[in-house]
Amino acid sequence: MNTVKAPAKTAKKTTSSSSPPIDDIRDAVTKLKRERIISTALELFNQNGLTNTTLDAVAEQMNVTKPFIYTHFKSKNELLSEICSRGIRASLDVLDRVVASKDSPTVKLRVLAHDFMMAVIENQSHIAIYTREEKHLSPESSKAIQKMRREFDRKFCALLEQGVKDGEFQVDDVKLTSLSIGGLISWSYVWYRPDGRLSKNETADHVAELVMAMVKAKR
Amino acid sequence: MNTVKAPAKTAKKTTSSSSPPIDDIRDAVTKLKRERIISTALELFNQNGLTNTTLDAVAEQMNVTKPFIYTHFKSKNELLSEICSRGIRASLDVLDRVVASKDSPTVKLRVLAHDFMMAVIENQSHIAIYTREEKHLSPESSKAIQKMRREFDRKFCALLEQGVKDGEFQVDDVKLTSLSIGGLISWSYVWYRPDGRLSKNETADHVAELVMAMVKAKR
DNA sequence: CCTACCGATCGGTAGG
DNA sequence: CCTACCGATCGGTAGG
Repeated sequence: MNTVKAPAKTAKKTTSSSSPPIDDIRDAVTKLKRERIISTALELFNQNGLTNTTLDAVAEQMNVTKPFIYTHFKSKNELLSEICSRGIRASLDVLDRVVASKDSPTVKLRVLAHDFMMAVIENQSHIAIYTREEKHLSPESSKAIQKMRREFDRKFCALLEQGVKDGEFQVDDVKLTSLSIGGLISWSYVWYRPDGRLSKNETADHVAELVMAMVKAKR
Repeated sequence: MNTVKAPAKTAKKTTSSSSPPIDDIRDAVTKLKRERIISTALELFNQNGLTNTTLDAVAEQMNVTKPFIYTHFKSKNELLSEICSRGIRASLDVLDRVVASKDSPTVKLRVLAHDFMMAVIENQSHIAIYTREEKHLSPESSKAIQKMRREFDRKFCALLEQGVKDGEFQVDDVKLTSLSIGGLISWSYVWYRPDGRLSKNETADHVAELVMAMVKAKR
């Protein structure tokens, strides 16, 4: 009955610039499966810790078996790596967007503090897992993520420097202040509760206000 | 040759209020051994992570064998528990000392921020291990430590409340501010380097200054 | 996409 | 305080 025969499994790369619909579907399905695995692992790693979570448990939660996971990830480690890098990537994306804007340092910092806080809240599990399981990452993943973190720090420091230069901020030690602000926000993965007293936005607003006070921003 | 015979091993508890010197020595030796085990485990757990550290490795580092450790701790878990609670205990002790003083809220907060920061630096490995390995604690240890943390939060909030009430601080949301300050300082275990640019004291002074700005303390 | 399995690791203990 | 060992767990794979 099938008039459209699926291409051989090895023919993954299409040579034409526009893929036929059948490949779109296949890719979408593959991606969907990958995402399901990631979100299930995210939940269990966060709840019970990496080493207390077996891949059998992840599979069971999805009503599949372990080898299914191995068709999409080559190791437990690769799964961990994907989860961790997404958390850091989200924060770095926020910073890049802010830095690219044409606003004053004061506005940039307020937006950054707010949106970075939102990113941590949205990626609470990713950040928790990365913080706890960094020692379990492969050296390569660990280094790649460290690199993103250093990039974050560098760009963040530059933003503070600019604010000081423009006379908008008053800061004793830019490096220490940037680490402190970063820590204040990062640590929120520990205490923020989605069902808590304050909404995400209210929390982010308050936090942004605290950050502005830390750099003694002009009103 | 020995005229003083050591008492039987089961006679650990002395009935008189003053122990004979022989027991002092025995206790001191036992304690010394325990401390050596703890500090070795602290170093290795911190360096490689809990599950990447075997008790055989801890023993090897001390030039003993694994059963030696089991004469002083009944499980790997108890060792972890001891390490984690010490880290939190140190912070709570600082807070209790500050709260007991007769100073104004402003002075109390400055001293607290400084000394809490010092405590985190001095117990950097303990805090790192606790943060990473909390899921590996037994439910009882975990609860006992959580209790200390809640006590810390409660007392810290009370201090901020007092400062607001006395008109020394200006704070939008006491709870969120206390969590933010706590996080800023706790997170420093991630970035502080003992051989870095700033000494412990300089770092603690700067951090205290940032904290005072967060509550808009009067000069 | 599953059944069935291997093989290494390691916390903990027996017995001395 | 050691030698020697058990026994459970679990990441990963063969083969279909």
